[in-house]
Amino acid sequence: MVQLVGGDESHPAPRSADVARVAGVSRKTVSRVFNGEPYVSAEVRRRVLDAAEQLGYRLNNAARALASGRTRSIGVVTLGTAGYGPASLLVGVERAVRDTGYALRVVSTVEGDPAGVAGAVESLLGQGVDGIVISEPVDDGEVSVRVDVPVLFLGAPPAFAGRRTLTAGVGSDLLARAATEHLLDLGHATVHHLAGPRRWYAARDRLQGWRAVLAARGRSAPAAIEGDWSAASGYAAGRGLAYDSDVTAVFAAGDDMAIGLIRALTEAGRHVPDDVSVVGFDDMPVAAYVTPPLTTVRQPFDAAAKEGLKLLVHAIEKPEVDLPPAPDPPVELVVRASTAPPPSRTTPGTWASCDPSPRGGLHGPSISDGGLPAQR
Amino acid sequence: MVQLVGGDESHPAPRSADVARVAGVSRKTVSRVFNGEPYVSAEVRRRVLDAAEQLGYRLNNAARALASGRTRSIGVVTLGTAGYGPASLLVGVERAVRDTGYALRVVSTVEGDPAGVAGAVESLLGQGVDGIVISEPVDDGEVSVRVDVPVLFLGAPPAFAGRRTLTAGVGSDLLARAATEHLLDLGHATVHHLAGPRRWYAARDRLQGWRAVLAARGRSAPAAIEGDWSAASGYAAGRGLAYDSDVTAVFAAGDDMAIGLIRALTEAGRHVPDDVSVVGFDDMPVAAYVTPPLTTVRQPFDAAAKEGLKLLVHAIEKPEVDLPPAPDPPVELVVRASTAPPPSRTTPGTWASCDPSPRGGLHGPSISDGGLPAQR
DNA sequence: GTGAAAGCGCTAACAA
DNA sequence: TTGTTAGCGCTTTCAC
Repeated sequence: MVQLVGGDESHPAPRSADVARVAGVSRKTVSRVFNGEPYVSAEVRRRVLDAAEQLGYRLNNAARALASGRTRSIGVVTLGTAGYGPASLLVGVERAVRDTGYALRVVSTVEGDPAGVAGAVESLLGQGVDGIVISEPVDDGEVSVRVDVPVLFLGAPPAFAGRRTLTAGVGSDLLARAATEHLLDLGHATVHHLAGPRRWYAARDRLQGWRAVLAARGRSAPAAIEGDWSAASGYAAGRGLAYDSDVTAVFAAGDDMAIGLIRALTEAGRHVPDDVSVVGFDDMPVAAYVTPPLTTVRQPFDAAAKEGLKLLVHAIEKPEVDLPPAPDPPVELVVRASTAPPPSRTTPGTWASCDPSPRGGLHGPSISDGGLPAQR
Repeated sequence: MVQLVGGDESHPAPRSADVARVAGVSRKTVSRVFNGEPYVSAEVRRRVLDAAEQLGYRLNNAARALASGRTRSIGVVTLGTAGYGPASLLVGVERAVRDTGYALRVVSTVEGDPAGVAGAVESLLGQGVDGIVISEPVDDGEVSVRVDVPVLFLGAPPAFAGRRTLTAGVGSDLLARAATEHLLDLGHATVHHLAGPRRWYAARDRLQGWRAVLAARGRSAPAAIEGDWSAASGYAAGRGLAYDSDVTAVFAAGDDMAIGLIRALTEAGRHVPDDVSVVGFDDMPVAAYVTPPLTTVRQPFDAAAKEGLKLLVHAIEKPEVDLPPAPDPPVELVVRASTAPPPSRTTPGTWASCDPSPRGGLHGPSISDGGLPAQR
């Protein structure tokens, strides 16, 4: 295991002056070495590095920030929930930030937090950051914050982009279109939508993508149902949907909701996918292993975080040069076994019967559902 | 939405001297007000606050840290995966840290990272933190880091506790015992274990708890199978276990693995829970909605984070006074529908047959699995 | 290539 | 209850 050796209480931590003395150079030269500045001879550089190593020297970040005016850290405002989406984005951001050489400060907001995003941003500003990432922004109503660093909205429509305001999306709109089109292509007359909370821009985006496809194909758009991303809310929605035999296809804005939805449908005797097809959103790791394996669109969290951070760091370091917005990452629809063509009109399957014949393999599941006796 | 008003580029950010001038007091008094120190008259305090408000003053954290030697931030080393466990712990830590008034710095390690935990700790130390939280520590082999701040291990055995090293667990050992006992109480002859990677202390803890119960009851302990927390690894393990008809009960060290395991068993025609009972670990949100709803032990992430942070902050602020270790949080076993008594010896159910009779309701599921035609 | 001097904005210790 | 004086450890600017 990692041994944590307590620092020698006796001696204070070495400073750059100590290193300079040992190496026989000036403090400025030590500074040059540690900042990778040019104009230091290889010989001197080595001496400095050796001295630092020997002394166990570590640059004092506070002093550096104070003197240079740059904190070399980026702050992220995230949702204080362990939901798969926000958590994955946070992980992506962490990795991306680390690659840029910046440190990461995190503040989370809880749903219904009075201070909200504005409070979180203030807090970050107080801590000292060179840039801010707002992950999965939520509409908090009108609040205004004075900010003097660039801000990246991750998972918000590009409409947010402004002077020092950047966006990088996961392309929710496009992904939602792909999901809806998949269902329509399978032959469903229309697609119902189980949306996320309307306060979330991500939820609005998906809703809009779904609606756009329906409109483009001249299909009627049923009223969307609003969930809260949780499996429980999907379950609740499913109980309502199950008794409407017009419902043959549902696009859920999140995998958790999709799983809850499927459970409710199944309990009500509506078989997925034979009676109702369900598409999820996220492609969380369990999606391939639930019953039936879930057809879903994968969210490119890492790509979005990486692209977004590239933009942000650029805005921090070269504010004068504008960079084009990040390109939308490729759409990945993962077709598994929760979607199928609609039941034929002539045999409206309402209640389950026991029929061990395997079901038709029109769809191409990534994971076969093996020797399971099928129900219809 | 949150309006981000750009700072007036013209004027530099106000400093405490500006506030002091406007309020007609000294800089030290401003400092006093912002640090909540006593000995400031209400009248003066108000003047200072007003002046600060008017000027849009914000304390400069770097200067403060430099002058005081305290950064007022805590660093956390977390796993760079969006797994439900680590993510939940991180969220818990964030909340707990925020409640203490400290800021949070985050560094993640990826499995197989050469620098590993030691590198992450170094990085945090370089950034400047008053304390460190190591979430879900993994055995990295022998590495040693010089640390001069207290360190909290979250999710590690108390054996780690040392001079300035604290631990707060989620009581994995106890939880694992509860899971195993539940299965034994149901009448199973023994319980198989699908463990997490042996490098994880959390995995070892659970393994040990499982083994201890088996030993205490004089049952034979089958060899544990090692997974990697993923549903995929659970699935792989399940394919192996499915054809061993002695296996009637499995305790999986994580819900994801349990779900993968159940899928493999089901595909192989082994019904859960009639043929095989499965207990998971974590109680992730979807656990109640998969098929069958998963019996699992809930991990008290938030409680552990909160307790742990209390300890850590205490160690930072009052290093001289020792605090007793955090009490183990209560064990919560959530019994749903994935566990049942073992199949009776006389009718060894090996292959699925179609039998729509409902299965016995011995167990008390939180969520009934409704009108589903049962398979055995 | 290298070094000297002058702060960065705040708090600590002491004085008043 | 309030103010004064020194730094905290680094980077900057400019000189050599």
